[in-house]
Amino acid sequence: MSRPRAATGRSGGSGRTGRPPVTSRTEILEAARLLIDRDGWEKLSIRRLAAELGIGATTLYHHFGDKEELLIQLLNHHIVQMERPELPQEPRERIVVAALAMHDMLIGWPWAAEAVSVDGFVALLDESALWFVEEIVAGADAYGCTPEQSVQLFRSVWYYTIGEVLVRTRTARRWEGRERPTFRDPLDTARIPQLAALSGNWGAFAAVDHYPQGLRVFVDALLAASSASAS
Amino acid sequence: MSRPRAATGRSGGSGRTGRPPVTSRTEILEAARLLIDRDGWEKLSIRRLAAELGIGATTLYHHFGDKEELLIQLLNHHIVQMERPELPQEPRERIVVAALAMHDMLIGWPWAAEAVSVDGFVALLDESALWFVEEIVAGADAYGCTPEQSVQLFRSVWYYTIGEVLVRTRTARRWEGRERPTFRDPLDTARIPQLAALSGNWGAFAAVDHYPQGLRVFVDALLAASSASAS
DNA sequence: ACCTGAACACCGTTCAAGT
DNA sequence: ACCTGAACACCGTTCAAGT
Repeated sequence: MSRPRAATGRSGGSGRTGRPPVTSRTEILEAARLLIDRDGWEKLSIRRLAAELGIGATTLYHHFGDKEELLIQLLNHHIVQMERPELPQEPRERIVVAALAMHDMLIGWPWAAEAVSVDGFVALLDESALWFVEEIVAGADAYGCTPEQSVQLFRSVWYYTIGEVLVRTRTARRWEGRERPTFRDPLDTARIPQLAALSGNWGAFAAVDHYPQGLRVFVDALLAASSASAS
Repeated sequence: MSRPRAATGRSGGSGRTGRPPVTSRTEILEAARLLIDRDGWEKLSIRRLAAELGIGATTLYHHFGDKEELLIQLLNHHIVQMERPELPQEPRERIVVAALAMHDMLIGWPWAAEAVSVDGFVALLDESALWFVEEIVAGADAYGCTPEQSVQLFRSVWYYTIGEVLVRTRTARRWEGRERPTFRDPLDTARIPQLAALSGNWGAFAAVDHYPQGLRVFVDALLAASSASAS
């Protein structure tokens, strides 16, 4: 894999640099994306990425403090290119649609879910990447929530969403190939009667994508709880 | 799929084995727990655990197929020793209390959260470790949910819970030492007005443990949605 | 100034051998 | 039968050099 380093970036049309320019931040992020799309995101490592670019692994540390920072930059870089959905005016629907968009993005970019499943991630993202947070908070505000209620609404929706995404992507990664296990049977009908009765159907129920329904129920209820406490 | 063979176990008080017994499954799990409590769970590795026990790393593969299986066994081993909370009769409260217990357990055992954040984890746990799943489903059933509604209720609560736990423990791990970042200021009041207005308070709001409130709101609403669709 | 190889300190897992 | 060291195929990160 001794790729020669990619020559000039897409420099406008003006003068050439005398010697091959250093690998740019953009080139690195594009290469990372390529690597992820080709080999899967769990294959993205500093060393592999460097090899892909034909540079030394250590050189990457001139552009990013550590791997986590690379992931954050990658997310910022690609989130702005994402198509923003048309958002309805009605506050409740606005929140739901923004959350669904956020969810879809995370399902498509499991690496982003890992980078961002940490409190305070909002402080790490570029402003242009924060539009879905903004929209959800704005929806809550428009509905009549206090600032604190709006933040707590966002956090609740966020935990539900990131939990669903992390479980889903890990489920897919584990049991690649192997079939998903069902219950160890027979279950003890005396100790866990409900689960014993359900055991045959659990798998089928769990295969249903119930995220959107749960989201709507949750958002509705969080908004209702806010206005209840206001009165 | 070489099932781990059962080792000697703790021989009662009867005859000694001639030579030191092989390391038993129980000894391994206790040592793992010790290691986690002493050095933190991210320090638990097959190699370290083997070193702790004074045996070769490869020997552990006689007891566990892989590291994930070790984590599952560890969870099964310790969850049965957990004190089960007194659960109220009333279905709604029963669900909430069981979920809170589940949440507290996961907060205390972050390694368990990692092992269990995968669909189908219920199939991996011992029956005695499934009591909180059973109780939540039983509560939903007692309330009048259909089997499918009960499973979806559990899943929704589960995603919310595991999301909160994973974010919380990762937040703690990252920013050990360093202080948690606040927003990069000043935020653009034109593009993200809500966040700009909130930026000073976000950190304080996010520091509040809002999980129990969110949980109650969610459970209430999920139950209400079930009975609404039944009529 | 910019980039590097070599090294450090680890991983999980496999497998041909030893006792 | 049970256990092992050595090896494989990797990691992220640091740092004293090189050009």
